[in-house]
Amino acid sequence: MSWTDDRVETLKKMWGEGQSASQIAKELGGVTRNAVIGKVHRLGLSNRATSGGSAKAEAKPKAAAKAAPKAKAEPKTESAEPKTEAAAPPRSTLPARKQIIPAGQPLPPQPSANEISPEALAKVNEVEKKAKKISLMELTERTCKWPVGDPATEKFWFCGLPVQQGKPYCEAHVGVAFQPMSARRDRRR
DNA sequence: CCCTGATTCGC
DNA sequence: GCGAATCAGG
Repeated sequence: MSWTDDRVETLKKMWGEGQSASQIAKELGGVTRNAVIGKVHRLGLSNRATSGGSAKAEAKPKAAAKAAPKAKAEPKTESAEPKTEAAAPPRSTLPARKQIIPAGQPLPPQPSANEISPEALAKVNEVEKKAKKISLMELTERTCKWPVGDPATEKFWFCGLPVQQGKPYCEAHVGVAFQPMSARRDRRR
């Protein structure tokens, strides 16, 4: 893949929007985030809204001089994002009697938990199929802490999929936990 | 461990 | 110019 004018445009646009290099790379396809970052620098675009991960304008006096003699290739297998449409409201209800989620992360005031976008629910439903189904003890900072099932039962587990960085849940569950302000249409009451 | 961008340097 | 390897940090 080469940096066609078109691709560069997308790059500029996304970078400007604060998208991460990896996201941009994924979008463009055929390139790694390193490629994106490298291009960004060459283009002169550099710092921007330092969002998300990090941004160090720090100058590293010492860094390399070891251009790897390793002939290691990265199998960048492009994976499309399957948009699965399913429907079946999962009842991941956590009894109020006990607080099981180890709160280590901010649990924002969950709005109306009753009005969740069908899409989000569908996504969750889908995700729960491939969930790791881990136990409480297996929870780590990087595992989705979304509870599934009844804690009083043995059919209870935590999603366990990789969390969305900075969030307590995986992407799908973040979707239902943190409803976008935009999706809050009232349901006529 | 996941992620982020920054830098170097062989190609 | 390109980008993998590597670094540095959250």
